[in-house]
Amino acid sequence: MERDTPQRRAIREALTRAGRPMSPAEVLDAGKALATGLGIATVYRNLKLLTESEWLCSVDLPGETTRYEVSGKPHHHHFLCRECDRAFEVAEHCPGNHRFTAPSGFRVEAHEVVLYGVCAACAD
Amino acid sequence: MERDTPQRRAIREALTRAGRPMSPAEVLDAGKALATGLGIATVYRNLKLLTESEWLCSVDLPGETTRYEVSGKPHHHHFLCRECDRAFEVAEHCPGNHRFTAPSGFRVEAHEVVLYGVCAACAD
DNA sequence: AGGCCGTCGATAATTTATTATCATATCCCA
DNA sequence: TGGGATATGATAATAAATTATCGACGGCCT
Repeated sequence: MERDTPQRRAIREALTRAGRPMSPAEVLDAGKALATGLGIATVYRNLKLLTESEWLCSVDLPGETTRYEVSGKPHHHHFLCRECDRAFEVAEHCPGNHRFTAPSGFRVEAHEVVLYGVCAACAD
Repeated sequence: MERDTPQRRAIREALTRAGRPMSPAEVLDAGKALATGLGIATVYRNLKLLTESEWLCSVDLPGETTRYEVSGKPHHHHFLCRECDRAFEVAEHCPGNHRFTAPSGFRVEAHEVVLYGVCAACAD
């Protein structure tokens, strides 16, 4: 049975407040402000639990460590800032799978779009 | 100075023949048929050299190890088969960076599109 | 309030990808 | 063709992310 602990609350709060996909290290940093003494093992444990219970979902970006974001958002993609290395959600107008053509005989079932650039905070 | 060795030839030949991005392990497998005794260290060494000399370029896909493909191809994206885990090139009609909208203040400088599904060989 | 058992933090261990080491082999110019 | 610099293969070492371990703590049911 799952208990309600300050650490678990802090991790969920950090992810909710950020509103963007966070790496375990980012969750640790943000979570420490909400639960002093928070450890990285606890972060990993809870990210795993929260993902298994589908409260979180994992976000893989090319060449980056896995991030986690709160589940239930509508279809969207991600933006990675090359300055601060933070990921953001972009609710872009998406043409859908059928608009992406692949060679004949290939069946396209999903797609990912990743945008790269400079985020608002880093752009001066 | 760079020498011409059977191993290096085999690695280039394997990548050229495949015509798709290959992982170091894939290059090793394919290269062994062209140069018996080929070792993984040699594969890594040459992938690095060939990338530095821009004969190859690296391809990162979410959650996957880095692949390498022959340089010089026109703008394109990639398809990853969830059955055989092989990556393919897709010369898709691409709307360009300006068509991907990001939040105000964000500057989009590049993008990646990754398609997922089942390749022709795996689709029966 | 008592106590069970889930949870915590520190850290060791593991996993996977990649690079370094080193003795041996070989390419290529003189 | 001689020889030295470069390349190779086996394997050890490294790097980075994640998971396991373990003694102590503390939520929560009774």
